[in-house]
Amino acid sequence: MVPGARPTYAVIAKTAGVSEATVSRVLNGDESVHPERARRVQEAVEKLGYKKNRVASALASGRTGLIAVVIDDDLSVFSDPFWGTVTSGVSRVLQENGLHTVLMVSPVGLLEGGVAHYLKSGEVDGAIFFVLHSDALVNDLKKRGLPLVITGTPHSNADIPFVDTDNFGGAYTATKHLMNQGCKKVGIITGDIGTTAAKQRLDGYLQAYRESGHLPGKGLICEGDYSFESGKRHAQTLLETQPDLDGIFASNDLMAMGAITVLEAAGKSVPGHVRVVGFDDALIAQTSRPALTTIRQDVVALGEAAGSLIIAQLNGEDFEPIILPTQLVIRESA
Amino acid sequence: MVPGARPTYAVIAKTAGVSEATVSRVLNGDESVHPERARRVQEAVEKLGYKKNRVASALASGRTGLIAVVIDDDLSVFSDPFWGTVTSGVSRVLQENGLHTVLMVSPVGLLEGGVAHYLKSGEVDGAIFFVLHSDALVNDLKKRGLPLVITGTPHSNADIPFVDTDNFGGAYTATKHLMNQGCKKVGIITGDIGTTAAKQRLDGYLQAYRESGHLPGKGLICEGDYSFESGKRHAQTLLETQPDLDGIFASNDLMAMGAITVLEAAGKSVPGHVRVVGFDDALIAQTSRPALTTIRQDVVALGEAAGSLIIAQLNGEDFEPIILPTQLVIRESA
DNA sequence: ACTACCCGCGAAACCGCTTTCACGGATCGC
DNA sequence: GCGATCCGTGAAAGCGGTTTCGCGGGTAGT
Repeated sequence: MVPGARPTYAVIAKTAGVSEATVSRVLNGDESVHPERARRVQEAVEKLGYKKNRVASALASGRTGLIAVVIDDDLSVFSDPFWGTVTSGVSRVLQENGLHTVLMVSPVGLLEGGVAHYLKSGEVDGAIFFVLHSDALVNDLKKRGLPLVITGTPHSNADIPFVDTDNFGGAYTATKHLMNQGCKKVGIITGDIGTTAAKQRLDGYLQAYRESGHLPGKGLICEGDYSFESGKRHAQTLLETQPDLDGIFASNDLMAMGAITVLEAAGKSVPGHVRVVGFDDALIAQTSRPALTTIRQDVVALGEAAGSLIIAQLNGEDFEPIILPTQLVIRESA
Repeated sequence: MVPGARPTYAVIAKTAGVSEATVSRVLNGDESVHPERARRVQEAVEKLGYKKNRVASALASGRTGLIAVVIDDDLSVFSDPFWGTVTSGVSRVLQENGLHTVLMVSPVGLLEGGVAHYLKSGEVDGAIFFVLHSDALVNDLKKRGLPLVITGTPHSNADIPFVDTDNFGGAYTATKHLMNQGCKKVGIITGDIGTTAAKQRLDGYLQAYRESGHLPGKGLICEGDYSFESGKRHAQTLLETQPDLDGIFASNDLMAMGAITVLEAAGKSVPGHVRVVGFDDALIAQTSRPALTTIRQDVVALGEAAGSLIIAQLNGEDFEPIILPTQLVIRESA
């Protein structure tokens, strides 16, 4: 908007017969201003339709009121309802604290990439990261003093504030459940193993296997990318290479649904021939047929936890990492 | 970040032996600067790790590089995968043009509400609106010169730039399809009738009914809110009040799935007893059983179209409203 | 009545960029 | 050789707030 298009403090000050500093004091709730002057300022604001310029305020105060929500992936991730849900959890907490969400969905890449440049530009007061493949940027930003939270356990630096779900426990429970139902050959379709969550889910699956007295063959472990298509693709691979396959643990519901789609198209009934368990408990899990047995995580709460940790840092308060529990939801597919 | 924590133009200028204006010219690509001076500036930037302060630049230039994406609803909307998908379309186009997305999910409310205040604060260069219940704020912002786009046909002001899907045509096709399959008593579960999209879908349904020679009873028209739960609730109502019900057109896939859940729980098979059609063609439509017959809209393209219209306005280019087609996707439920 | 202290308020500096306008040197034309 | 014009560059104003520091008036204590 062009200069003069909307009133500034100068105009309000002139109208109210005070200085600009007084206008600033009044509008920022400084109680030391004489009530009569304060009243005149408020009248002028009302009369002239004044709106504070947040950009100028940000420059002067060093605070923008913006928090970046960074998803280290490409935009296709939004086909997974997980992202909308977790983003809504984050947004709710930020909005309640008068903050706004800048959404960045892009490979985080190098320390000199687009996301890195943006986060160092002073336009956001903090950042919340999802799906991190490396702690490098996060470590760099932390050194620069930017408040931040990652969702998922840090790769290397335990100093990084984080929130997570009990990935290991959930995967372990899912695999145990399949084994308890008589499955002998349980495959896994993981997420991107570059992320700690995917690795922890793999570890939970391996631990359950270990406890059964043996380990899965290499061919039972497929690296997906959390997409429906990768679930389909890897289920196809498992069908073709593992004739005795009788169970699949997919690291999210979308891949589980992809797997079920391929299994049933191939004449393998679920759960008759192959039992399937997912992770998330998205709506798709309950409306599919067979309804999906899955590991439920509270995705809204995960987002809210992340939002709460960033707020605590902005307020200079203490905080602890938060790890949310998971629970097995038994439906038809296992 | 505190003053002195990171280098400014003053430091770069001193190191390079030029003025701050020259530093600004070089970093903003002004070719008139002598190459040798430009080289010295770039060296200083590299050596000192300079990052431009976007807040200061925004104040000086009047451009922040931020676009608000405003959803006139509460955060529970994100349980509908539509929102993640359309937001990803918008974000992709904005990111390609060097812009960032500020996500605001909140009832838009009055001209003096939180959303209104924010949008008038100068922190965003434009706004894209979803699910508008009133054009009042949009009209006010347009008068103030804020570039904006709404998704959905404007309530009253044809001057407002908008993108939309062919809601009327899609709903008409859905209802026609049900009737062509022999349905005599077709109910509709609408979205929030305060939005033009929901109203257009209702109108499409009514037009198909009109062409069949009669109109639906009042009891066949239920106002939902696009949520799974409201689909369940209204299907229950239709079952209880319309004994001859043999078809349902739900205005989105979530409500359709909700309806199917209730119908089957009540022993009414789909499509045996009651045929169901949805709208959107989300993944849930293809993975449910019965797989959902639905009206497909290209949600990513809708988001991209909105992004393109805001970019055109920012660049001072001409543009036309964009209305995307729909198509019937026949699966098992009808 | 005088001195010391307190407090509300205003002028102006500052935040860190962008952009304007003026200056001086170089170049070109007569 | 001189005058006119052009262009690269720097000083500083401006964008619109926040905050600091000093001033003057009022009050309290001796």
